Amino acid sequence: MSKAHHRKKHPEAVRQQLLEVAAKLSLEKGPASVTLDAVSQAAGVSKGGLLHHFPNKLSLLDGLFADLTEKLDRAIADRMRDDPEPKGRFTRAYISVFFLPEGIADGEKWKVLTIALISEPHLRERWRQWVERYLAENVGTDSALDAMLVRYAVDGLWLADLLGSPTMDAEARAAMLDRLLALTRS
Amino acid sequence: MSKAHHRKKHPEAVRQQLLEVAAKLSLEKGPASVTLDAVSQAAGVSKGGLLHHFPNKLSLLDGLFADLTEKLDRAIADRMRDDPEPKGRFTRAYISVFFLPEGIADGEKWKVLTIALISEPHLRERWRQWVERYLAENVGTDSALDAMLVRYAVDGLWLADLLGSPTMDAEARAAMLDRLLALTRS
DNA sequence: GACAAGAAACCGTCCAGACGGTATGTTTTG
DNA sequence: CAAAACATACCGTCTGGACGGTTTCTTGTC
Repeated sequence: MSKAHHRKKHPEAVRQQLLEVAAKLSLEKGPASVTLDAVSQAAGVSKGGLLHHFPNKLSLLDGLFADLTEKLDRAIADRMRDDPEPKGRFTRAYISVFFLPEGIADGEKWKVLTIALISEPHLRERWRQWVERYLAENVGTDSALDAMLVRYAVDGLWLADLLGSPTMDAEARAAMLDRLLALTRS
Repeated sequence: MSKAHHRKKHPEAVRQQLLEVAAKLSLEKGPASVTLDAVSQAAGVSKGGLLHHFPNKLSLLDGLFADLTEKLDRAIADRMRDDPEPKGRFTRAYISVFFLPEGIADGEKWKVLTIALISEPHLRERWRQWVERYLAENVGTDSALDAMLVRYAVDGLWLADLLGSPTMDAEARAAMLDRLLALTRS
């Protein structure tokens, strides 16, 4: 009988740990490596323990999705609150969160969302709804053609970074940032 | 004993069929559903037959990657040949191939490339090299800030389409196309 | 504050099916 | 007939998940 059985119980911490491990695994070794065995072991919990928090694998992925989008919502809301100019406000927050390396704590983890999103057809619908909500909330201030273009470009940058495509140097990134921000006001 | 064993042999056709089925499966049911059993069965070939053409699973994915990028190369080369203006030529070909629905035959299949790319860490390196080569070949004509921005935006559009995010209507798409093309000349 | 008692948080084992791959046959083609 | 193009049978491993047990936490009662 292992010691783990007798340790102090911190259900919330364990749950969080499981999600973080799942994210890390997916990012580093591909989504196929996210197995119940691998996740539970890397999190220092038995498989039974994992299945206690998430009754099946899908609910683990759902939990990951919910966890990430929740933090994402907060990060975007923070940026929008500090932006006095209405026009393009959401788009600038979008840039700030996704393009800047320090835009969000542990940016690496967000890549996982994309990976999981693309791999799991089931999660695509959730993502669609998430995007739709933001678009609807900010129609008027952020529905200009150039605003859309900027957000798509940020997505593209994001994807390039995710795939490890040759990235820009710091100077080019700074210039790109200026250009993107300028386009949100045009 | 099945009929398939006795049919006329068209190795090249079977090979192509296997690749197409693998692509279709990955797109429709996620990359996890691309198994040797599923692919061979859907292609009307036994697993042994599949393994004759592709000695292991990785080589099947490699074959898919090679097949897709090859067609991609041709499509881009075609577009570039018909474009008289040097500046931004590659970027316009890029737009034409990836943004226009009729840009490439069976555009659906290209989504698979992205999915496989993201799912299989092994293929990311190949993709990196592919991108790097094109960037190096077209440095000078397509390395302007706005050209990069346009290509990233196209990638973003591509990703949105892949994820099934709410898409633009025909009118907005046309306006977006004009804007993108204009930016390649600025 | 003691204490029973149920709920919550785990653990370890087992299993059926799926998966990638091998080994060996059979048929067709050149 | 040799080699290519298939098919069939089978194996070891991994995976998701079910299950029953054990320990800790919480809550109500006195």
